Amino acid sequence: MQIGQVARRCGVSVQTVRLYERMGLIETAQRRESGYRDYAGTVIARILAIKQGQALGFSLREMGMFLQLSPQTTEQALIEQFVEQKVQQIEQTIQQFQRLRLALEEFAARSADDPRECPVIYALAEMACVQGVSDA
Amino acid sequence: MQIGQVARRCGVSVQTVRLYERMGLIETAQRRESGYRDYAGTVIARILAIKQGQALGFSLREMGMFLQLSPQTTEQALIEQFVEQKVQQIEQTIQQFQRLRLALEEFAARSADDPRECPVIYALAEMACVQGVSDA
DNA sequence: CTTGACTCTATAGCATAGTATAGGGTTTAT
DNA sequence: ATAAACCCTATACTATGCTATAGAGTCAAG
Repeated sequence: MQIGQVARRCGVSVQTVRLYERMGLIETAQRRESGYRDYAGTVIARILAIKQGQALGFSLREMGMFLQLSPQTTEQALIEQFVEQKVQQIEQTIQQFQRLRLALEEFAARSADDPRECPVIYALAEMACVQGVSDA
Repeated sequence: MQIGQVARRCGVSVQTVRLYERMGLIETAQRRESGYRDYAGTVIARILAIKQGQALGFSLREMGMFLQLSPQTTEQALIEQFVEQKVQQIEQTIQQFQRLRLALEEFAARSADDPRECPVIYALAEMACVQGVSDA
């Protein structure tokens, strides 16, 4: 498969595919005599996996590290632990968002004659200040 | 307050404070005759709010936009809508993480003699491919 | 056998969010 | 009055993940 076809099927640019290859995130493509890259179909799933991983907040570097692991290694548990940690991080984030939403609703209830700043900033400041500022 | 004190109290570098000022994210500080910046205490909450916002995935540009809004504007609803959207995004993300965790557990159950790649990649590929690849 | 669509390498540039450095002036304490 | 700790500007550099461009070669259809 030519690089353009791979790119189209993955919804990325050809430069991105070349970049991923240079970074060792996907296999080094076979070459024709012309020098054209010739990819196996399996590369598609790989790139989509990378994109999916990115969407979940993994960096390309992290994806690269995952790729170097095999199911045989003892790192299996380590990976799960890592993902578990990410899950918890994101669960915490969603809690904070819910707090933010709450603060916004509270703010909305009294905003008519309140000269304070933008509710988002105000809410975030409150959230931060709860644990934030101490040393005077 | 001098810039160094502000920085220490917010847990950021003085360069960061200057950067935020240049970007219009915080007030333009008063200056002494010496040229030293002299901040009002309110800047602390502002910076902490920005940091909190970043932790929730807002960019500095977005924080800047929030700062330009006031509670009097009709944009109030718009902001809440925006935050609501972010909440939904993140709820979706957490669902995907849960899928990932599930896939990893499934994988763990049969990994002993399975020659497939790293479970994370494998799981992500499956997640992506479900809706992904179509055109042959 | 030429045209258009594709490919190649190499290099440079963009946005984001900073960090680092150079070369200078200021404040405070001793 | 001098050293330490602070501040100033300006510029350049970092990392991440791309995108754009130049200048060249390749491939398939008509």
